[in-house]
Amino acid sequence: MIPLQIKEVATKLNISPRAIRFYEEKGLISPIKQAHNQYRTFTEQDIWRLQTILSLREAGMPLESIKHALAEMDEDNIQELRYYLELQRSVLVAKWLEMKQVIETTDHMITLLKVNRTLPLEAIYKLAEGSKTLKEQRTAWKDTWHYDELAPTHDERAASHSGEYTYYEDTLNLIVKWVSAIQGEHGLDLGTGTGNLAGKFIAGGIHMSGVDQSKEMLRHSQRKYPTLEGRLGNFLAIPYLEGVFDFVVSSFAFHHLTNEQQLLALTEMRRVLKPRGRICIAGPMSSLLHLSHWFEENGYLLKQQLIHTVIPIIYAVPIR
DNA sequence: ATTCTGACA
DNA sequence: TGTCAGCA
Repeated sequence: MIPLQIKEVATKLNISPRAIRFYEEKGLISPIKQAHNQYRTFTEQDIWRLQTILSLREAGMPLESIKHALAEMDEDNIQELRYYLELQRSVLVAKWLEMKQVIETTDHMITLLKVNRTLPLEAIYKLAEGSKTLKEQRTAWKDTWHYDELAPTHDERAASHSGEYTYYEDTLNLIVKWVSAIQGEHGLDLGTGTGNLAGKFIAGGIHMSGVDQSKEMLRHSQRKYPTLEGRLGNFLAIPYLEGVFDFVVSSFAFHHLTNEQQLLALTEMRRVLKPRGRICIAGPMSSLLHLSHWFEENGYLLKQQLIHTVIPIIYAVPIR
C-alpha cells in the first residue's frame, strides 16, 4: 500500500480531495501524477507533508506562511523553521489581545446597560475604536519581513557615525545605570535589535528577554548573547503573559511608532510588568510630553534627561 | 467508477 | 474551499 489515491488520502486525513488539490495549486505539495490519466499518487512523505500542513493550519498559520515553513523544513533549516513558529506565536498573541479587548469593552457595555437601561453612543464608538486599533496593529506586521536585510549591518551602522555612536553607547549605559537591576530580576528589552542593550544587562548577570519584529535581528542577538531569550513580536502586542518582568527597557526603537502607538505600547509594557515593574525608554524621540503625561496619570514617578542634549531618556517607577 | 481541470459561489 | 460540469 505504497501508492495512495487522492480520496484514500483525503479520508485518512479527514479533509476533502479538493483541499488537497488546492494545496497543490498553491505549491505546498507536488504529488506525482500518473502519465496516462493524470491521477495523483501519494507517497508516505506526501502524507507526512500534508499532516504538517494540517497541523500548521490548525494553529492558524496562513497557507503562504506554511509554504515557506515547509521549504525550510525541506532544507532541515531548523533555525528558520523556529522563527516561522515564533512568528506564528506572535500573531496568536496579537489575536488573543484583540479578543481580550473586545471582551473587556463588551463587559463594559453590559455594565452600562445594567445601570443606564440604555447604551450610550460613546460606548459604541469605543468598541469601533478598539477594532480600529487592532487593524493598525496588523498593518504593522506586513513590514516585518523586509527589515531583515538590515540586520547584518546594524552594528556597523550603529558604530559608523562616530558622533551618533557616542550617544548610542552612552544612552545604553545610562539606561542600565538608571534601571540598576539586581540579581534574580527578569528584564525585557523591546526592539532589542542585535541585542546591544540586553547584552549590557546580561553582562551584569541579569536574566533578559528580548523582543524584535525582525527574525534576522533576533538571530544576530542570539548569536551574540546565547542566554538572551529572543522572541518575535511587536510593541503593540508584546508576546508575553501578564506580570512576568521586573523591568522593561527600550532604546532607539520607540521613535518608529506614532505617539498614539507609543501610548498603546506603554499599556502593553504595564501588562507584562510585575506590579512594581519599572520602565526605561530612550532614543531620538521628538517629544516625551505624551509619555510623561501617561506615566503621571498612571501613577509613576519620573526621571528624565537629555543625553548630550539630544537623546531623551525617561525612567518611570510606580509610586507605592 | 473515479479523478481531473476549470469555473463560479 | 465547496460544488458543479464535462471529460477521459
